[in-house]
Amino acid sequence: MTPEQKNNLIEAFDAFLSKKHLRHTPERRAVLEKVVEITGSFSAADIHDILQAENLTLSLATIYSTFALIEEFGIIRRQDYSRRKALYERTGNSPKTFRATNQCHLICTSCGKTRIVTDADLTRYVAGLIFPRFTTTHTSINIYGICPSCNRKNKSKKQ
Amino acid sequence: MTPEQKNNLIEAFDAFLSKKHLRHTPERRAVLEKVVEITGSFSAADIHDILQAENLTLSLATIYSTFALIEEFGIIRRQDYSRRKALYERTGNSPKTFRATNQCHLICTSCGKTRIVTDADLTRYVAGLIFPRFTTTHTSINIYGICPSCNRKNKSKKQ
DNA sequence: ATGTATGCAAACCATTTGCAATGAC
DNA sequence: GTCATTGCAAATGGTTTGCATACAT
Repeated sequence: MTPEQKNNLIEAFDAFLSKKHLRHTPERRAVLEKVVEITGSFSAADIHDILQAENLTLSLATIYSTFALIEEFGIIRRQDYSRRKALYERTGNSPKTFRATNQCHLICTSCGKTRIVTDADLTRYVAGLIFPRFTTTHTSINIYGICPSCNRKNKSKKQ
Repeated sequence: MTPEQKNNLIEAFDAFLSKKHLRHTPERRAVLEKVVEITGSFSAADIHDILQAENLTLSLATIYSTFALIEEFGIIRRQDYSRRKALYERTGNSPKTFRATNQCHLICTSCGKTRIVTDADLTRYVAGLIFPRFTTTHTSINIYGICPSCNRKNKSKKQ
């Protein structure tokens, strides 16, 4: 994301808060900034740790409520593909591209790590699927298996 | 599933237990039968309730451990597409078709209900995807939105 | 001054685990 | 008789909730 896109997002989020008569707090600003900077998927704990490393400790409750706000704003989406914890991911660089993204995930069943990949054909195909009387909001394609790192570990174990 | 397929499965599971020197208990048999009869996805609580309605009360711990066994046997798969509870679904009518199935799910974000649908082209395409050094075991395509029933409810609310 | 946002601690709840009793072999 | 399996109850752990305090407006 370019610095300009980042600034636009921060301004747009400010406007979003104002429009909804919600307060502009340092906590909300801090979470938004980290969410905008991060690459790939992230959990509440991830953002908590990142902020803590900068000596800014927010409660997890605040982080969750801010995530909900940012999701409503329209640039992240909560993904529940592991029962253990919820992961969030950015769905575009502006609220306007929210609906356009249909992420595809590689999920390692050994270590739990996920990687977001894109396959234009697949995304287009899935976005085009229509089911009678079912109103699609978004899709998530999940590919489970063993990641390169765990594959290596398993190989060295066997030797 | 035909009665014949059902019997074949029960026999095959018996053989699976014997081969692994595991015990043939009434609990395991009961869970397997219900899992084989059920249509669509199911939770541990679902099977618990079904058995209880027949005056056979198993502990949830036993149901979970039997699910794990049946998953290893190869005819169900645990799906974690809701953070609240795990759903299992049959992946074929015999252990041999286990790998062939790559389910596609319609998930209602309003009521949580899921429906399994299949799209041959999509299944084939996704099964053909290859990622370097990532060993794919299975895939899950999830389509989120509002189901017909919830759509109707929303509509009548607005009137 | 007002009332929303935060942080703490407790609650939540499906699933897992430890352990004593049961029962398949 | 052995030892795997069951069932109970307690533990788990990410997320949510209730409430007192802090602070944006």
